[in-house]
Amino acid sequence: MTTIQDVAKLAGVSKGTVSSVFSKKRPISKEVTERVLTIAKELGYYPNHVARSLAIKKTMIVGLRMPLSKDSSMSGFEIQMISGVVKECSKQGYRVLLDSLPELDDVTQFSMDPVDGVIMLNPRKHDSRIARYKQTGTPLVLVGRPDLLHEEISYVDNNNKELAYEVGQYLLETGHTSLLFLNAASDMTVAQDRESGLTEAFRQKGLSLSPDTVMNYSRQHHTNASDYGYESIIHTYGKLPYTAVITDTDRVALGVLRAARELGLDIPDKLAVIALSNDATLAQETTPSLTSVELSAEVLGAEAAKILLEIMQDPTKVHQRIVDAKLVFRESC
Amino acid sequence: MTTIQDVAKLAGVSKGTVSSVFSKKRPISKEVTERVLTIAKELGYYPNHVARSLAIKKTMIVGLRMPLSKDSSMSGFEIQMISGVVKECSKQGYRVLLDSLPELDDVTQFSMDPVDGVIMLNPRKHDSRIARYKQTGTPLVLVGRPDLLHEEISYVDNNNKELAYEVGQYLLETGHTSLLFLNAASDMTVAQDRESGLTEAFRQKGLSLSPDTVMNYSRQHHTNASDYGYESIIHTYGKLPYTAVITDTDRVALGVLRAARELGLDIPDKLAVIALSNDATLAQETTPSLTSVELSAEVLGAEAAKILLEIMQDPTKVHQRIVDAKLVFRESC
DNA sequence: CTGAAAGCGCTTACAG
DNA sequence: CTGAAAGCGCTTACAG
Repeated sequence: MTTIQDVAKLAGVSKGTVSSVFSKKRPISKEVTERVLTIAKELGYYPNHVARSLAIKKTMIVGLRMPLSKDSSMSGFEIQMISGVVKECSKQGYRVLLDSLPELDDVTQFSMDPVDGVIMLNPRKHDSRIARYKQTGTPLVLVGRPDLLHEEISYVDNNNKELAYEVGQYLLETGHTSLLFLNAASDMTVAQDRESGLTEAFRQKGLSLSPDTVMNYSRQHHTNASDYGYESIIHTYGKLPYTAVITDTDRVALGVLRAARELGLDIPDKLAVIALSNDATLAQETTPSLTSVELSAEVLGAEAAKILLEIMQDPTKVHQRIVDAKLVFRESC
Repeated sequence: MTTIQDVAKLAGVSKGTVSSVFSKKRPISKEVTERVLTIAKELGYYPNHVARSLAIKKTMIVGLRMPLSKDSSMSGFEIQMISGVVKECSKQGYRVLLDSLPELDDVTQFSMDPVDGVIMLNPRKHDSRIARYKQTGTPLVLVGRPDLLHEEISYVDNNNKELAYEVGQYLLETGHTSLLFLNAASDMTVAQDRESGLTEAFRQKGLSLSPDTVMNYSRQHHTNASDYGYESIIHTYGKLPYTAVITDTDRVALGVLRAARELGLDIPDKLAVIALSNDATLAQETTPSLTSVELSAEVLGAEAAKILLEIMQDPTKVHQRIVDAKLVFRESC
């Protein structure tokens, strides 16, 4: 590998001069600049990023830590999140280091990563790494509802509760006093947030959300998201008096549409359908197109990145931002 | 930031000793080890990855370069690819640096990235970076058909031509001598590969693939993938005598299914449908479920990572591997 | 406009 | 088992 030293020697100048030619941090005469550049090209010299980082104590890299279960791939949400982070970072000249290495509790293994800041996905409660980042002064932004103990930590999250509330309110006002809610798996915080938002909407109308109209996705019972939607309708339609169904994702709604078609139910006349997220960005591609919440995991990621980059400028700042996902009305309701 | 020096001083040992305690590269007495670890913990010391990388000339990071168009997000394919790369790398203790910074033709800006090797997505022809990587001796693996000039470069790709050939052969043998091919955009190499594979299948049966039965996706003419499928059927059914349709992706097939439903065409009896890729992993969630090629972008990514990690061990190696995607038969044909 | 030298925080022969 | 010192390839005051 050719180094700055090699170039300096051949060009008959000092390392500092070569450095300046590349960094442009101090003016170098045109003549010398050209000579250095020519030699550099001849030698195939490119500045060493690592050495530079050590010297200036900056890497221009943002770390993105995410749990990667060994078998499962990334979810649509995670993926869009990443996309948002990457876009925003590259816009500001930063790169993204994907870090899904298994967590090592062995302190010996934890190193100060080559990053200027970190975005953490789905932090577990009492995650030991959060404390470590604080300790080392590494700027940190969480995506998702943070541990309650860390009030002083920056994070972004969706307004899940409010969204469910809004959807509930809309349906109630348009006369759908009885509905079916195909929620996410019960152990997800987002499922809880949504149920409580929906419950609130009912309460405000002097009604109550019947527990047997709220289902939860379960890996054991459903082969895939679409089937979850399909089966749920097939098994309950006629038995429960709902006129609208709220689904966890667009995929679930795909199954609901299928069941409706099979049962000859016109959508939205006989059955209104609203998806609480649009993971696979199918909402526009179904027939009829789907009213859905555009969760914009991507916006969430971009927002997290923006906040992180701000914090990196001024580490005393703490930003806690709720990203308003928006309900987009389409043909299904 | 506390450094190895701080720890050494307080523990009353040399930097080398502290280093050894953490790296375990040479034996340190139990007593000293404990003392150092205690001090390190007290001080919140974690080894600096950048400094370490400079010293050992390794970063344990793999670079993943991909073109990121400014507005568009990552495609399903890219995403699955990334997922595959990340999984394989983390399995072997490597991290992944996502690099979607705009390409700078300015040599001044190109730096030796903090990576031990690079995976490059969708390399353009005559990509100047390929030459640079060669020049600097950075191990490189391409995903996608490489520039013909670089025969000595490692890469992975799908057997796109063969897949199309297989699909064509299957349809011809089951009596579908006339079909509609909703191919990808014409400027993509994959579109060319597929068309040539399909053409070959026809030729072998003594038939020829009529040009007007091959369509290409176009951003200008189609609002989205599903519509591309829908419109194409609506506009051509009855005019062209096809009994089967081959689509670029599962999304396109979604539109085809919709059109078929509208036209009252039974699938697969009146119309067989096969998707050449399953980007959004919808194939199982449609009705009827979709016969599709499981492109396994994820396998492609994992394979690329494996090869890269091998090459990094022995830079003289060159691996060129074709990942066989497989045709999965479901209800739509 | 340019050079000499110290420094960034580690690792690693070499010596003991 | 441990230390002193050189080295990894840059950057950056300081001096001129």
